[in-house]
Amino acid sequence: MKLGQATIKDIARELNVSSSTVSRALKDYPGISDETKRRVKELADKLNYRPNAVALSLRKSKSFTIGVIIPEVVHFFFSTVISGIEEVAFSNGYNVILCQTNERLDREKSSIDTMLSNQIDGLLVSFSKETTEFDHFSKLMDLDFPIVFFDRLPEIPNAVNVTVNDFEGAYQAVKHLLEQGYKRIVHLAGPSNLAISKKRKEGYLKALAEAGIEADESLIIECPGGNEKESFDVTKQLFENEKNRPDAIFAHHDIVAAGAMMALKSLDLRIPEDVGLVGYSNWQFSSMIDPPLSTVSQPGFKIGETAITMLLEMIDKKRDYKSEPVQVVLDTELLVRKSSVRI
Amino acid sequence: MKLGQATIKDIARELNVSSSTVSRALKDYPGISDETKRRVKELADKLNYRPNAVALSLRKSKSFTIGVIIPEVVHFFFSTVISGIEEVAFSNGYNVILCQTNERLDREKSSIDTMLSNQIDGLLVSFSKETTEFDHFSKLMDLDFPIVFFDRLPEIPNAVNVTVNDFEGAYQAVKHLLEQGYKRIVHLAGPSNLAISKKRKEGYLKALAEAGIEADESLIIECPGGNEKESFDVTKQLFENEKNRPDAIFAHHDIVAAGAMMALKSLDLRIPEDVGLVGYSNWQFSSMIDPPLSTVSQPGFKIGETAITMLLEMIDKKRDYKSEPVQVVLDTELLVRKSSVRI
DNA sequence: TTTTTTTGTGCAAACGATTGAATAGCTGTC
DNA sequence: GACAGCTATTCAATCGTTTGCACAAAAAAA
Repeated sequence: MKLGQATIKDIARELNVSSSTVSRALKDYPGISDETKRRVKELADKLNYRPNAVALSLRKSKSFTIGVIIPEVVHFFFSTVISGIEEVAFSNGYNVILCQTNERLDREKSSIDTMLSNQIDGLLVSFSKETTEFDHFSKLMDLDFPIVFFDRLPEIPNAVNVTVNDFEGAYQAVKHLLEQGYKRIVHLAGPSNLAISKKRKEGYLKALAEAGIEADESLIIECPGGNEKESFDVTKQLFENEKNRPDAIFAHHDIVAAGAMMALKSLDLRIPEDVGLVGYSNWQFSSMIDPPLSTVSQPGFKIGETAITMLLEMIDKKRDYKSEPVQVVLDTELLVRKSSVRI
Repeated sequence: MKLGQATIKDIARELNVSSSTVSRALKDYPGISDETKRRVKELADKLNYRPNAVALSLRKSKSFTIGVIIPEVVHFFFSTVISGIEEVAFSNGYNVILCQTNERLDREKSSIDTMLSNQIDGLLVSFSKETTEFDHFSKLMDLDFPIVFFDRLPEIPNAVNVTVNDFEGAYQAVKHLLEQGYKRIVHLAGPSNLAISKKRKEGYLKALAEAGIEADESLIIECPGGNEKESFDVTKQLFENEKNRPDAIFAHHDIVAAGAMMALKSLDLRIPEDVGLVGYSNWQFSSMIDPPLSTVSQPGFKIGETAITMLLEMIDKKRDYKSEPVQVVLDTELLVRKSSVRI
C-alpha cells in the first residue's frame, strides 16, 4: 500500500522527539510529560495516524487474525456459522480470513499453509468430505497451535470441538414420524465417511428399535452428493412401486428432502397424507416450500459463536483445553411443520 | 504464534552462513554456489520452512490480502459472490479477509479501518443500506487506493464497479408477465435509497409504459425490510379485497416473493392461474417451492470473479482504471418457471 | 554544596525477510 | 609480484513498532 499512511516515525520527526517517545505517548505510558503526550496525540489525530497492524504482528508474533476453513460458503448452514464467528471475532478485535475448500483435501491443505504463513493465531475448521486422515491438523495441535473443529469431527483424540447433537436430533425426528403413525420410514443418508451421517443414522435406528420396528437396510440409502437431483431420482425409484411402498422419509438435510418432495409430487403422492417428510438443518427455504418442511434446526450462529469463543480462550490461554479437552454439543430443535403432521 | 516455526535465521545459524545467503539460496539468486543452495534447500525442507508472510508484508508494503465488505454472508446472492471472489483470489495467491456490516454504517467504517491497518492491498465493497454518503470511500480513492464496488453503486464519479443490469432484468420480468396476460401488476419494491431498487422499479415502469398501461402508484409498495413476514402482510392486505384485485406481482427479490406466495395461498388464490408471480435473484430455494418461482437470476459467482479480477489488475497496475474508469454490467437471465405461466 | 531521587527522553535491539554495497579469497594476466 | 576480475559470501539498512536500559537534567534531600 502506498496510501502515504503516517507512521510513528513521521510524528517523531515532525515533533523532534524519538519514536519511542511517540509510541509511549500514544499509549499513555507513565513517564511521558503531559505536554508531550498532548502534542503527540494532537499530531497523530491530525495525520490520521493508524498503527500498522503488520508491524505489530511481526513484533508481537500475534496477528489478531484467525483462519476459518469451511467446505462451502453457499451452504446456508455454514454461512450462519460464519456470521456467528464474524460477530464475536470482530467485537474482540480479531480479523477473520476465510478459505473454502470446495470439499477438496488439497485445497484444505494449501489453505492451511497460506494461513499459517500469514501467522494466524488460531484456526476454526470444518474439514472437507475428502478428508479422511488428519495429520495436517494433529501435527499443528502437537505444537500447541489452537484449533477448534466444528460441525464435522476429526478422528483426533482430545480435539476441541463444537457440534450439534445429531444423534438426538435424528432420533427426535424419526420418533415424531412414528408418533404420527408412519411405519415404513426411509432414511436418505449422508456420506458415510462423515461422523454426522453416522450419528443421524444411529438416531434413526434407535427410534425404530425403540418402537419395536426392525430396520430394513433397503430403506437406508446413501445420498453422498447431497443435491436435489440425486434424491429426486432415488425417491422416485423407491416410491414408484405401489407394493410395499414406504410411507415416510427422514432426509439427511433439507436439500435432499426438497428433492424427495418434488419426486413425491411428481408421483402424485400427497404430503403429509400419503408420505411424511422430515429434513435436517432448517435451510432458509424450508418454511417457504409447500407443504412447509418439518426439519431439525441446527443453531448455526450459536455454533460459530461458541467455536470462536473457545478458540479465543485457547489463544489467550485463559483455559487449559489441553488438560481438559472440551467437546461442546449443542441442542438441535425439531421444527414440526406441515410435511409430517397427519393426525 | 509460538509454533516454533523455522526462520531464515535458524537455517543460517545451523549452516553457519548469513541470512542473506539463505534468502538468496532459497530464491535461486545467481552468485550462490550450487553446493550452498543444495544444503540450504535441504535444511529448509527438513525444517519445513515457510516464509513469514507478515515479515514479507512489512518489508514489501504489500500483504497479498484483499478486504471484502458485504452486508450479510447469509444472503445467498452474497455468498455466491464471495465464492467467486475466493476462487480467483486463492488462485492468484491472495487472501481474503471478510467483514460483514449487517447493513450498518458504523460497522462499515470500522471494518475498513481495521482492514486498512492490516495493510490490505485493495477493497471489494458492497456497502450497507445505511450508507448514503461516501466520503470514507472517496478519500481512499483519492489516495489511489484500489477499490471495486459490486452490486451496489456509490455516488462517486468514476468509481470502478460491477453490477448486473437490474433495469433490463426487471423490464424482462414484467414484460413476461404482461405477455402472459396479466394486467394489474404489483411491484413489491426494495429500499428506495439503493440504486438497484430504483433500477428495478424503472424497468417495471418501462415495461408497463411500453404496453400502454398507466402505472398505478398504489400498486408500487416499498418493502424495505425484505423479509417474508413483511411481504406476507403487505400482500395479504393488497389482495384481500376482491374488487379491483391485482393479478400479478413482481417482487424485488425472492424472499419477498416467497412471503407474497404464502399470503396468496392463505387467501386461496391460485398461482399462476389467479395471480402471476416473479421474483428476483434466483435464491437456492426458488426452484424448490411450489409452484416453482419464476425469477431473474443474477450471476453472483461471475460478479465476484469479475470484481476481483479488476481489483487485482488495479493493484498490479496492469490497467489504468483512473484514466479509463470501468463500469461492468453483467446480464441477468429471466428464469421462467411455473409461478408466472398461464398460457 | 554534594548526593540522591525523580522525571522525561533517547538508544538500540528485536520481530523475519530482502537487497544494494562491501569484502574476502581466488585465478589469471602482464 | 602487483593488480584486475571474478565468485561466493557477508554487512548493514530497511519496513513500523515496542521495550529494557541508559542517561541527562531537574528537583529534592542531605
